[in-house]
Amino acid sequence: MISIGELARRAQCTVPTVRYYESIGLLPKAQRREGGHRAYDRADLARLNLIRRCRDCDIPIERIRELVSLSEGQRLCGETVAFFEEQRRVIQARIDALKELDLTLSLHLQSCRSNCLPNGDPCEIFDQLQA
Amino acid sequence: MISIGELARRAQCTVPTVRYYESIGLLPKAQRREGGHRAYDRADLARLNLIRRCRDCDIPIERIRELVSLSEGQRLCGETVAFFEEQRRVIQARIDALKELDLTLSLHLQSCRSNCLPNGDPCEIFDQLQA
DNA sequence: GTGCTTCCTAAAGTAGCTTTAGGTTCAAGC
DNA sequence: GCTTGAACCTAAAGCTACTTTAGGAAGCAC
Repeated sequence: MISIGELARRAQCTVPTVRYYESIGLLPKAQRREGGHRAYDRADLARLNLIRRCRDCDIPIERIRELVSLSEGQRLCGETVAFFEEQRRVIQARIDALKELDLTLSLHLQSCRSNCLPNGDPCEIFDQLQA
Repeated sequence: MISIGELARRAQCTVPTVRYYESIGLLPKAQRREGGHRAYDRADLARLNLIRRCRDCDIPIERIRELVSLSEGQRLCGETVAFFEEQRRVIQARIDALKELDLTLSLHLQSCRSNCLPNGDPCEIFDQLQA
């Protein structure tokens, strides 16, 4: 059995985050030592690892709840693969949106480079943004 | 002078969002009609447009505060361009992170495709995620 | 004057944590 | 046995950028 600090260290997250997951029921209620400190075993670490890996992939908590029950059920490939493929689509959509934003910003910058004059001339980026 | 609904429609945001911006001081306190309804002019629309364009580019509100004061000051190209270039760096970093996540997910999916057996075999994705 | 839409305020809810405040437990060193 | 410092505890508030809810009031068409 390991402490909450050790658990957090191994799963690469903070102690308050572990307590938070317990409070929302994403982790089961931890066992306690005599003094009241939480104590964890290998299974707890495995589950927290699963959660953190998913959060690193920006999978929302409610989705992870579904995944955790998948992982504790029959672990069917079909459902699991569908889950991750859906998540990839979400990420891809986000990448596309960000690329568009980047393009927009680069166009604004171009308008300054091509239209603004060197010395203290009011920058034209704003004229585009306020229209 | 136009109503808050009309303003929101033109700037492509919701009415509560406009009131929210006023409440945090990003928009100045609106003028009022006799009955108490807010009334806006062209300058208000320009400012809201500036704010929304930036939010569409995911620039945080506190950064937009700086930008608004830039836009109301001398509008120096140097400062303005630096502002937007910094923002592009932030967006680029986010794109890079998402691409890495996508790669991670695709590797997990590969492990299923290459290791899992067809019929009801427990999916191996979880073994990776829980390690 | 009777609806219907738009508007008003204030407060609470959202995600996913982090931070704060005020206290208890544990382990090491003397 | 005692002290000290780190790690732990709880509950509540704070964070971003809004959205939602509740309970009314104003404005406009018919």
